[in-house]
Amino acid sequence: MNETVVRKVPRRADAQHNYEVILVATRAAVAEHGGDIVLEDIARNAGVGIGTLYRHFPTRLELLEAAYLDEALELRKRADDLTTALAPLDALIAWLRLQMVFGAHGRSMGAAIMNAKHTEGTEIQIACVNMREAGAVLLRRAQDAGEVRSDVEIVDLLRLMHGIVIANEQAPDQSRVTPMFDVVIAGIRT
Amino acid sequence: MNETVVRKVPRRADAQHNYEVILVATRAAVAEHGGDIVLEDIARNAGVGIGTLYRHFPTRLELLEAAYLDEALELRKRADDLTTALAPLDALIAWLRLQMVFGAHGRSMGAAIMNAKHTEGTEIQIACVNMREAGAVLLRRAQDAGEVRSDVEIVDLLRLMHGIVIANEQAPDQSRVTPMFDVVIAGIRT
DNA sequence: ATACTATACGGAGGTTGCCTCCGGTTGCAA
DNA sequence: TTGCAACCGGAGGCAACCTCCGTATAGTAT
Repeated sequence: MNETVVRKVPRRADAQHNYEVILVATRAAVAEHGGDIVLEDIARNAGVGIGTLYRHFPTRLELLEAAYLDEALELRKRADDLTTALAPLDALIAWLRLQMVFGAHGRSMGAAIMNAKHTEGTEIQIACVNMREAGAVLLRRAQDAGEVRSDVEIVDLLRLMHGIVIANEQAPDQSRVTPMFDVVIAGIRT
Repeated sequence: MNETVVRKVPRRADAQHNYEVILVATRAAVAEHGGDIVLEDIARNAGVGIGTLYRHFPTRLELLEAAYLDEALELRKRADDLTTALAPLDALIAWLRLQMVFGAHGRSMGAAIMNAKHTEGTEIQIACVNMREAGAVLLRRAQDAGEVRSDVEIVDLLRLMHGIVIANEQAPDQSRVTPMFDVVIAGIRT
């Protein structure tokens, strides 16, 4: 994981290990049950006490944030890659579709976290800002190419993707996701 | 309220009264705290026991559904009114905007319920179907006038409105709602 | 090796909200 | 007035959350 980060007081080996084990268990739980995970189950699956879980992640949100850090990093990287791989509009579209895929996979909690504003300076907050920034570059590129309306902002698009995911979440039928996505894409073109 | 409906076995007077009082308390609570209401609080505010609440509304969902019945009826009526009052595209746009207003007011639970599929034959289910139907008429009218793409369905639009509302829900800044709405509208035009 | 201590562990238990169940109450028809 | 079906209310069992503190141990200093 990406917890090789420098810390003022380095963690003890056992603490570091537990931290990672908890994260693994969390990701597994989220992939299976979505955002409404039971913290005690996660602790048990990770083989640690509930107290240990709460010490590392005082808040449910902090736990989920940590679990999604990788996704934020990944999405940022994908944006960078797409910038050089595809034409402006195609790159933007591809990245937005990725946002939906990642969001849907994490049962929308991911999307919710990606769009949320976090306490300044957090690792995840920085990762999210970077991700948004990379997306903004894609957007601006398409706008400069004259293919996307200039009054659209990156947050609009992220929230729309997020909205599509959660609006379709409890629907057994996912077949309308693509049409909805197409509507949004058509709506941002010049 | 609209509980003057015929019942095979008419309710006793006290039961009918409690039913209505509970609904009033529920609407107040939802307007204030959104979907995450505390059922015991509602019962207390309504001046009834928790058991009484559960007898009338065995499920949290059923309670919320009942509380939103009025909105569904209202939205259906508005659709009918708009059909005769405005030009096809304008009418559709106005109605979609209403969907957002209603949804945002009810803290998005409303939108969630409106879009949800319910157990067949429920009063709210019928009301929702009627509302969707009325919206579909507006949409078809705009499509027949050649102003809206023919591959768009009414559920797409309802879900997109719903998505916009909840995606912006926790954002302190609601200023991006209109731009997002505009993107969608631009996206459905021919 | 040994001792020392800051760091970390774990789970018992208090709290809150959900929901069920049933003894007691009451509207209403006869 | 009486009888009873319909209804009321809240005690209590359960599930999940979160805190607190006595115990254990990794890492360091000697």
